[in-house]
Amino acid sequence: MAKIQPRIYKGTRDFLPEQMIKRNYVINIIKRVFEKYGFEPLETPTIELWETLSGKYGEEGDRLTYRFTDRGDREVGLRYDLTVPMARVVAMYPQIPKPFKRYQIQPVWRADKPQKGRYREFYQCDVDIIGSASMLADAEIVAIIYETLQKLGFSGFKIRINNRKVLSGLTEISGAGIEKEVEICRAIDKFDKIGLEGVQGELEKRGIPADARERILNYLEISGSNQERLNQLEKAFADSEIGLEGLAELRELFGFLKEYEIPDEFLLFDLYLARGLDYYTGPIYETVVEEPRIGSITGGGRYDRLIGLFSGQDQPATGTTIGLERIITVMEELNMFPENLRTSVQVLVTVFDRDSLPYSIKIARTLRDAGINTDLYTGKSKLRGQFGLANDKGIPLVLIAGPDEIQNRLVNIKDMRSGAQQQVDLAEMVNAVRKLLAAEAAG
RNA sequence: GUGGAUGUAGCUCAGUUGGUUAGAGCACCAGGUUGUGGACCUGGGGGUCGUGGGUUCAAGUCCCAUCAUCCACCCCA
Repeated sequence: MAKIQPRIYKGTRDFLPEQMIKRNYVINIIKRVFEKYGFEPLETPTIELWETLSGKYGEEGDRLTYRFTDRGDREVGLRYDLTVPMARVVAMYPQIPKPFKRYQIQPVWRADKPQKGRYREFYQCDVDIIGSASMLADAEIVAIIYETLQKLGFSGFKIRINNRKVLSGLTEISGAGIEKEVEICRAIDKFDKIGLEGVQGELEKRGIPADARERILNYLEISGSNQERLNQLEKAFADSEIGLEGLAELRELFGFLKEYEIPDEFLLFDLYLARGLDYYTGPIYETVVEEPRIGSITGGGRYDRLIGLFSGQDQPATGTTIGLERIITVMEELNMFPENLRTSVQVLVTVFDRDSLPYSIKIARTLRDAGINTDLYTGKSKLRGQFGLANDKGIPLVLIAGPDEIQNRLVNIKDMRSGAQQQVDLAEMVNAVRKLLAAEAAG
């Protein structure tokens, strides 16, 4: 048989056990927070009909969506995010009680060129509230972002918050024409990278007239605390109904966030935040970490008209994506994972020889019945090799039972970290192992 | 999709103006240690120098093409 070169499709990855353990660690923390806030799980198919996906993400999004025809010539695609499939679900099952709080952790696919922290297949963790127009729903989302990142051990991050209506207001009073809003947003969004002068240049390139440019830049330059900037914009937006509406929403949102007692230093009203997706209609949010510079680790906002595309009837909705891949990248770079996260195996039961095998099986069964993650050695190496395996995998405890122990109903427990070894009665084994594991976890 | 850089052992890399048989560290395997890992010592396996073509007496080294990877832009998690 001809050997096939083992290769992997660009932008995709295998997750070996050591990585999976880290990923599960992160996912479990995220899930716990989501459920603590009253969100319930949802999953949707990998493949959707093309009509479900197309036109929801803007022109660029369409281009980056994997698309093909099945054997019956039906146009289908791989999901590009979790929000649109969820909107389809909500429209299909109107009986779901509202407000509907769902979370969803699944891979999505983008036909993008891979880069650092950017893949063609990657996981997203979404939380959304459907059926509430209240800013309280948005506050819940921001609060969940804050708590999730805290629980994961992040300390240096900022949740940037803006409102699409404020950007509409900005466009309106600039006099550039409301149809230029997307162009203006794109230009503004680049501020972080290119600075105010760069934004000026971008606006010019995108055909925004000089007087409109000047007005936009004027407002962008407004400085001060979150409150002060909201106040100043309120005056400037006197002639823009939509702009004022957006500011009022932000005021209410920040008011709620005060009740959640999220420290001010984590929240930033940021006029420069625009976000690319077309479907946002109200508050929008995004989280950035100070280092390493990797782009945003969460992103979301309110999208009150998306569900209407499927049901014919608009349904207020808001939510965020927590970017699992980037979070893991950052946590790895900042060494934020606990030390003893290399394996889920807690004990390796060695096998001395063929005659001692029944005794080893008995030991393993006893430990497993006690709920301890136990590997029983099934290979052909001598003790030396078995210890090597435990060492390579980072298994904390190794149990040894040879002829001497068997005769006296004893077992040897070796703590691989300290190198210390103790001999205990078989009846005491589970307790002794638990004790050592607890000490391990604490240390 | 556009622009730039880089490809030598499983990994990180060295390799002189082109000149014998391409090296190191780590990792791996075996032994020292027939009841015990990590440290140490000894030995060992492993490379069509990304691939294809060209120049040359001679190419890891120079040229062309191609593929792959990385970086930036675009967009985004």
